[in-house]
Amino acid sequence: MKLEKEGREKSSKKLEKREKKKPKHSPKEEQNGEQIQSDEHQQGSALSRGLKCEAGDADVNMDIKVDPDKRVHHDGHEDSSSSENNEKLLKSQTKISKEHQNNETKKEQTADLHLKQESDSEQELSITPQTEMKNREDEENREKEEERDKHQHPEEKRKKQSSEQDKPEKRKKIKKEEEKKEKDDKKNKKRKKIEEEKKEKGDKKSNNKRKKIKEEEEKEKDDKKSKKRKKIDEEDKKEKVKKDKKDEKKKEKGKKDKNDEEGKKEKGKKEDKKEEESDKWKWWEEGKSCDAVKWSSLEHKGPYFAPDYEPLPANICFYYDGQQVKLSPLTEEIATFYAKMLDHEYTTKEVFQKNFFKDWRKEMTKEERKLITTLSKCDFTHIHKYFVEKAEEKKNMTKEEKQVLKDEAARLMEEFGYCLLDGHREKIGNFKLEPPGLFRGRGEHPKMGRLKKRIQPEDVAINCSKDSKIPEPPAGHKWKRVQHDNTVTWLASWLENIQKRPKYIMLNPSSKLKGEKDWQKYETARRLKECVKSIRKRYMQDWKSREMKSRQRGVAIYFIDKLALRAGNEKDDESADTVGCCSLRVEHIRLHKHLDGLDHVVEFDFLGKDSIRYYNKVPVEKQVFKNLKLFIKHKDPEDDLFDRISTVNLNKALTESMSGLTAKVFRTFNASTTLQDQLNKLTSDDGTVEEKILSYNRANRAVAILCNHQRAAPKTFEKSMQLLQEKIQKKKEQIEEARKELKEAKQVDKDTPSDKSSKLVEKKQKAVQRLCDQLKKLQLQETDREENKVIALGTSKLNYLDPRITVAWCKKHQVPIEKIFNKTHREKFAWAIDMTDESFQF
DNA sequence: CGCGCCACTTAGAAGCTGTCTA
DNA sequence: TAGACAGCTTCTAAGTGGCGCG
Repeated sequence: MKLEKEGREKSSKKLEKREKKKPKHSPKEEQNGEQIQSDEHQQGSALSRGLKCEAGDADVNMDIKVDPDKRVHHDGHEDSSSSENNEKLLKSQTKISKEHQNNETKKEQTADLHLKQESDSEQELSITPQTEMKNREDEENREKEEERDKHQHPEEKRKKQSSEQDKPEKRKKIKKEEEKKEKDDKKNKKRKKIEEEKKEKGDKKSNNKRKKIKEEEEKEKDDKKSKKRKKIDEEDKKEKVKKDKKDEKKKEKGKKDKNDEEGKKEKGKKEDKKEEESDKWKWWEEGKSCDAVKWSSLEHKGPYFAPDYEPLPANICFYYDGQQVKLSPLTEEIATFYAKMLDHEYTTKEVFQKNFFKDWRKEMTKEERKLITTLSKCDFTHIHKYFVEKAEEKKNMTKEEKQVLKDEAARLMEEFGYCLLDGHREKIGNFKLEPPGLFRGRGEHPKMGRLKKRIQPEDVAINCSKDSKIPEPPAGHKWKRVQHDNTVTWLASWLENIQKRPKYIMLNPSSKLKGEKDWQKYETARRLKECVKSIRKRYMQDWKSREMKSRQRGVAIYFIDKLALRAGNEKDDESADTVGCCSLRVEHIRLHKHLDGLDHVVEFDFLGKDSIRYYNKVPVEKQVFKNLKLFIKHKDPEDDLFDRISTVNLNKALTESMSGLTAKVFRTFNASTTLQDQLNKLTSDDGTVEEKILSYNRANRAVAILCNHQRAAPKTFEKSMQLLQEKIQKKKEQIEEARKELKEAKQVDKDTPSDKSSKLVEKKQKAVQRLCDQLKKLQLQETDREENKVIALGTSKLNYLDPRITVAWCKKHQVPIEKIFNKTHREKFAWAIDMTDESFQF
């Protein structure tokens, strides 16, 4: 009763916000709602690519979209290949749900206890079951731990070692002590900061903190620095020598014959690789550096500015109302942005047109503004045609011309693409500033079509070390500011004019700075693996809490854990209406007591990040179902489902359960766990490399489905699929033929046995075998491609799957790593490739 | 506590390129 | 030998989450 009342008295602030949102959003929300609903009726509520999906795509989507626990098909229709696949998925993923269920019984027992203790503070409650669990798990985990320790991040190791030396009973105390210490440290730091800030009023606040840290660091590192400088000099020399060597090699290569080249290319590549490897900085072999200080020296050339606008040739004109109009350069430039996009769907959207026209008019001269008042009277087609022709020309360039462009790009890369960080040459991720253009938001973005202005040096802040060569701004210009903040990783930043968000120039994922962080991320996920049981137990207890907030949090964490939903931060109205877990609204779920033979099914339907539609039907525990019913009681469709919680307090609760734990860790954890489980399950030792790769892709796909990573079906999908099928048919016919020939040869051999005839039989047999192998390969390719139609494997591979799982798998099953990781992957995951042996388990 | 700012990660689309095939 | 296409790279939007402040 009390809960219901609470439910009705929804926290006013969130509601107020929504109320404010309502008028602005209502037309759009209605639109979305309508579309989704009609989709459902017509297509059996297919998972479509947001609202972009065409009706024809729906079937396939339906088959692929499966609930990670017990994936339900929306209309019972499935094709054989994917159903088989889904079964496999299902099996693997029931593991998670089994754990949930196991806990369910335990939960019942502990729930009573929980309620009895309700008068106690929430904190204490949370600690008791947790430590209990820990005790039980300790024994089991210890062995695993030892094994895993080999692979651990030094930082993590350190943390662990300190906590592990103690007996479980003492943990609580020590934990508290640690917390105290941490708090004290923080307090002290804060005090110092405040004092310093008072001293140096003129300076910016954050800079003080950073300066302080830097100064301390610098003192410590004085010795190191001088060494480093020497090192840098040495390395520079080395680099030069190596570059020269490489150039020579390239020249040599060029001289040789084609055939010769083919053979030597491989060798050359290998040599290059070796060289690069020895070149590369194995930062992971060094100890972990300080968390707050990201570098001690940083030098770079600054960003590369977009080339100036080249006015259109005199014969290419813009027409207004049938009249030829010569535009001023800026107006013309903006017109070309629109003209270039003319055959894109964007330009048909009203919002896009409106935003574009408004911003365009702002930049026009007075006369232009007076003349050009209606977009529909503007004729960009001549300009459009010009660019199409230009693109065609570019395509038809000779090899030499193309080479010139390539060389130029390489030169740019060489000049601007690298920085010197702590004496090591590191690749920059995005050294080119974003050129001006029209903003292309994702989904129904209210700002689509707005003008993204050209970035001027005066907009750009530079970050580098004090004693480094400070990058030169373009002639006649100044930087917005130059700072020397070594607590951040960016080299340059500017404020983008549409959303007013900062943008940065940062390092490439292959760099130490990014790599170390990545490694740490996976270590955190592995730590979660250790305590996920107790966390699950805890949130299950929360489902029965007397406090609405705890119940909501319990259910939310359950969704995040089970469905790998994103946290769902609050968003402003000035972006597309997308949600994550905490921002789910009542309208995004539907409750079915029974559905397709299952009990307590929750139907999710919402737009997530990048306006990608999440559609899923999930059977949930009875208690969750009851809670959801409670949460939606007396609420409007556009009210928040979880009105009592936010990502901030959800994450706070998670961090209390495990240091460093936030909602997003669950995605990494669940993704990597799924991959590991699936690989263990799907890989057979006696398969061919191709079959193993298919298994890997299947495992990868299971993860992509879990994380809802989608892509638009390739435009030429149907066609290329048909082609492949024809090929398979042909191969089958060839096999038939070869078999006939084999039979004949056998007959001949039988009738008139001879050396020659028996050899012929052997030969024919081999031919049949070869063709069969080829057929198998093609068929594997077919399945793989079909299953990948709307699923994007790349995102999970790059961001969620601990690369060490893959490396270990490759080593164990003798699959060359190049078959799974392309060059970019190998560069990004160099640390994992180098350090992992085949015994690694996530 | 809630807000705004900031820094960093994650994401799909677009663009590009090298390879295969007719 | 062009042209189709798949896979890779580049681009930049859109998330997450920490921190400081009032």
